[in-house]
Amino acid sequence: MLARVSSTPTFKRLPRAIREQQMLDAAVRVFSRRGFHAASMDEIADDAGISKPMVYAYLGTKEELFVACLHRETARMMEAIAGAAAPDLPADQRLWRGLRAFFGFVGAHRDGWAVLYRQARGSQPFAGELAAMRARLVEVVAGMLDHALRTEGREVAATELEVVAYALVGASESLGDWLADHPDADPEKTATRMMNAAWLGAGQLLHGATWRPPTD
Amino acid sequence: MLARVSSTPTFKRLPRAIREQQMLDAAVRVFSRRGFHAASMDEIADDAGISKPMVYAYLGTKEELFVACLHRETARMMEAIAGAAAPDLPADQRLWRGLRAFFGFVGAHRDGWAVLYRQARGSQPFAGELAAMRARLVEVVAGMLDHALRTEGREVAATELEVVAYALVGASESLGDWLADHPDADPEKTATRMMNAAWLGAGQLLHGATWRPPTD
DNA sequence: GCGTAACCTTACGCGCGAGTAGGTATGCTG
DNA sequence: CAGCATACCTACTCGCGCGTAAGGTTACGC
Repeated sequence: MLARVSSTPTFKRLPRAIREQQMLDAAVRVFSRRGFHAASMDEIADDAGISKPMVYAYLGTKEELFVACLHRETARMMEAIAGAAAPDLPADQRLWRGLRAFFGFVGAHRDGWAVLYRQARGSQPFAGELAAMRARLVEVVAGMLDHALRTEGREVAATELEVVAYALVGASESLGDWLADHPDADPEKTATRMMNAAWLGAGQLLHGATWRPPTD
Repeated sequence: MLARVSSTPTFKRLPRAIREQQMLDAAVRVFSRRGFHAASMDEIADDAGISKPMVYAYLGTKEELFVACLHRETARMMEAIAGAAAPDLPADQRLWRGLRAFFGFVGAHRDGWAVLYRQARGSQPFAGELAAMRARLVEVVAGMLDHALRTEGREVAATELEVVAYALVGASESLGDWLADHPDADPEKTATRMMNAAWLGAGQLLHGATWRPPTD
């Protein structure tokens, strides 16, 4: 029989939509700092300021909850990037804005990123989700490169393009990961650095320069 | 009172050193296909063809076992790379050989790589180990770049170098990860592609070319 | 003001898997 | 061939954490 005279407004009954978001927020926090398996539903519920059965009622089992987190964070990130890199801009502008949006997102949602990038990787059930997102990104980047090439009259095999795109995306992810661990680092600056390496490297490649392995 | 008339030679009593290696082999396999938490000590013991208490006796608790795997695989990989990229070679040679060794290692030890790269990332206790390895790699690469620069009379801030090195390592890791999932892909070819992107991009940077963000 | 639906709780069942107790067989040393 | 160490086993304990059953309370329509 607790005296519920607490003044915190977070105590009232809240509609489902809001509670779900709170739960997802809490889940992302807990998953990111504990990892999927080490995270307990009790802790998530506690962190969300609600009891466990509510979590089950609204968002289902632990796996389903994690997938829900993945989806939300993925959607947010893709939206941020897609919104920044408008298709009608010139290639370098698109790349630059995309990178800036990406690093901005990671800087602002460090734990969301940790869930996406670090946790989802290991376990089969979720790796697919992540891979799908990455595939979309790679596709976009490859398309961007391809477009840039065609307007200059050059053409490169699709596989080749894809690998370059993959390397770019991978490098960005790694740098994003680094950013997530360095709270004092500046997302904008990181984006600039990445852009430098990417654009210059890609530019060379696109203009037909190659490095040949020695015949040792 | 089983009739142990089996003819399999894997049934004899074996010295500790050998059993430990078998256990580590099994552990790497199981960890890589299940993930750390989903892997059970029973399955590892079973896969190693021995009973659980032996695993505990020789390699300790589950965490200790995982760390042992990490150490072995890390050591093998660093050894492969260091052995290939002799310090007295010219910079592009070192980079090329290092990359080739790296992708060769990943191609040949796909599940070892999966343990290192995918599992260790998420959970705090192990992330440190991984980070340490990556830090060594980054340091080496940064040193390589720095050396290349100095012999050409140029000089770049350490932070700047480190970020470039980090991007290179990250891109390689991502491509390695891609390689691990594509058994039909050729490590050598992947290494060549990575080298192209890396060397051309780095080359540009090192010669002072930069891309400047527009003032939008 | 009363039913009914949405919100929310406490308190449990129960399986799975880490880690251990205690004992057996085999080889090596004197 | 005693004695001791090393290799090896079966069979348990026990806690943790997912998921649920069963019930209480606030709001809202009528």
